[in-house]
Amino acid sequence: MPSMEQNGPRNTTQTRKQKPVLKLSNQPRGAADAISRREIVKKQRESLPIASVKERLVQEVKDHDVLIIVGETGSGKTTQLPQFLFNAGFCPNGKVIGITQPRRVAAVTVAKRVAEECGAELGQKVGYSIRFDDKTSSSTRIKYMTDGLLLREALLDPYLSRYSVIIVDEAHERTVHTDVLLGLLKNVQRARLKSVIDHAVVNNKKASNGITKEEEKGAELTNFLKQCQRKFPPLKLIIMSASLDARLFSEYFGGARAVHVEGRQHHVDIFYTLHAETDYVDAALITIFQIHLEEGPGDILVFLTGQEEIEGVERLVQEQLQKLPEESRKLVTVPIFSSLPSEQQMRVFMPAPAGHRKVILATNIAETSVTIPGIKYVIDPGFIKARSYDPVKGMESLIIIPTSKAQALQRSGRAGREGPGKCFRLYPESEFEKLEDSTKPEIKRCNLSNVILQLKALGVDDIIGFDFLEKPSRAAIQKSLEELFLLGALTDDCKLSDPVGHQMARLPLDPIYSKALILASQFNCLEEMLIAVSMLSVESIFYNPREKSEEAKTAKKCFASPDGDHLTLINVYRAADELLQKRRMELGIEKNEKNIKGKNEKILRKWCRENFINSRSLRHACDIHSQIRGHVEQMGLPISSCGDDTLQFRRCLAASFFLNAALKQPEGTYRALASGQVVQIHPTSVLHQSKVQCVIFDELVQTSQKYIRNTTRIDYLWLTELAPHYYAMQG
DNA sequence: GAGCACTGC
Repeated sequence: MPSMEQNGPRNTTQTRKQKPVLKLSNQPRGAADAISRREIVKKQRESLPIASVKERLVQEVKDHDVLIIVGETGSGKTTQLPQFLFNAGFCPNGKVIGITQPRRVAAVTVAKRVAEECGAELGQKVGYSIRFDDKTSSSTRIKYMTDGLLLREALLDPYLSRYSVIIVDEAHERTVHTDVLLGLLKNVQRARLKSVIDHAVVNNKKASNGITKEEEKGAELTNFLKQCQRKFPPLKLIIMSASLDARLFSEYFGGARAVHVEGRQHHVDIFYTLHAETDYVDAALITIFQIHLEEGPGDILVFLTGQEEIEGVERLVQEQLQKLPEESRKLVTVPIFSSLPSEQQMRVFMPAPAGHRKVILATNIAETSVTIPGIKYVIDPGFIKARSYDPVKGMESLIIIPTSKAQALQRSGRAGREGPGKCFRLYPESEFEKLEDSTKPEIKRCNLSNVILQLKALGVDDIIGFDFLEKPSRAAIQKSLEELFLLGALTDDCKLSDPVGHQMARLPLDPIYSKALILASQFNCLEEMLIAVSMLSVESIFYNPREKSEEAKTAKKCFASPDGDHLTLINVYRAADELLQKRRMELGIEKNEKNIKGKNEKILRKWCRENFINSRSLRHACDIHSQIRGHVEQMGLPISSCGDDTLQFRRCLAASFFLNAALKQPEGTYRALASGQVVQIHPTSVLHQSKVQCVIFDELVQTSQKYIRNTTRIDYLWLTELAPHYYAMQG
């Protein structure tokens, strides 16, 4: 979100001296701005579509324990409803209204906005809580958070007793977390209601044993019920969705009441092609130039499937541009996808040079995660790259599939945020009708090991019988149960094992990484394993731009370990750590902590740039590292290092990743031992073409081929020695 | 010698 500051003049050479002067001269105007801003905020709030149905909505929540709200974009439901409920007294006795979001940025930005609207400091009445960043206090009553975080909270407080209301926002996105949360909340609601009734029955019995008169008994019961409800009120549940189909949610909650709140979007004209296109990249290119040459001003947003496609289109646009007359060349291309370094991602927010039109070439990052201002035209070829999971092969694949209707609507909506817009769908209207209504929920296309471990830890023993909004396939559930059993997290009768299963559930990691950590304390290499799993838990650490591919390769060689990628990643982490340690020594003790942090951040970013390392990923890995280290310390696992004896570390990898082992075959390919598939070591691995006999790998992904990624050399014999329960069984 | 959308604990 561009702040007001950014609109002001920018002067990078500004000296320290100048700053206070600027600040002083701004102060009187700043105060006036604050007042007028408050007025503007108030007016904006009152003009939101949801404002006109405030009383009705509050009444609906009072009348129903579950309410489905279908609110179109721009209705104001996310920011306003929690405030309505707070003002209507839904936070008795310090209880909290919790609002979950699938994404971190959304939780943060909405909380900031609502705090401003309330005239409260962030973290007081209104706050947010996301992983690594908690801005709440004991006085927080409206709390925005990620859905994953609420799931974690449920592990510590199964009744979610702090909350009087929970609002699940963006439920139509159907992330794994949202789906699991809905099932959990349904149970919590039932359990809380039951606890109130149980208390009442017990009390009633007590009362009957006494000699009190019937009326007194009645009065006592009512009184007790009131007390119970004050201590433990029933949980109000609100599901908010942007999808037009509320039926699924309503039916899931036993025919729950659904209401519709109007949105406010500008009109977007939709155009289709007459015939199906054979090459959507080519069609997109033609459409870009049609808009550029024939339509009025306004930026263009093109949805493509991946980095390669984006880079390809970017080159083609540049080529075509050269063929145009000078005056028509005022077009700039800006790519955006998740693995792009943040500085380059920021380019989408910068306005095009005067008189120029901006073409943003984006993945579905621009569908929900990033909102780009100034878009008037959307080009939607109708495809998306999606992850799918084959439970039988235990393999993920990335495939290009058509979007759903809901996604197509979401994409076209991006053209109507600031004014009327146009959306060009590069397929015939008849094709639109054939699209699925909504995207297949993630829970039906992912590995369930983590979900199952969580549910087990929450006391749900019968996973197949769990009341999922939409049930994953039995095969997928069985596969993950089997994996958890083989990792030692489950007992023979499918209960969480003690202590291993409980420890694994406590760690916010993939189960296999958690297992590796637990074993590492026995192999005396927990320090190394903490770094390895932190680095494996983030997006690619190495950044490899096409135009500097050779340089990037050379840079990576400095960190490469002949033993494999895990040790290579550890080398990167330690090199960065040493850099910061050295800095700390140089600086000594400086008064201003914040200052040091900022400087270190800058130095680290520079180092990352020089070494072709994605600084965002590295930062993320550091955060995970310190969080996990804390958990591990609390569990009392001894943290020690194997030093230069990497044999211990590799043996530990073999003991924990034994399900992911691959053996070299005569013709040079590898055979994954668990599934028998023929695979290859990914070209980005340091062991690519190294001809080692046996490796363990982090993941098996099918793209153009079946690849194993992040591999480490092990001795084949270690498998039968360290995982006899699996390899002896296999014969 | 390939290329990987996006979230999240």
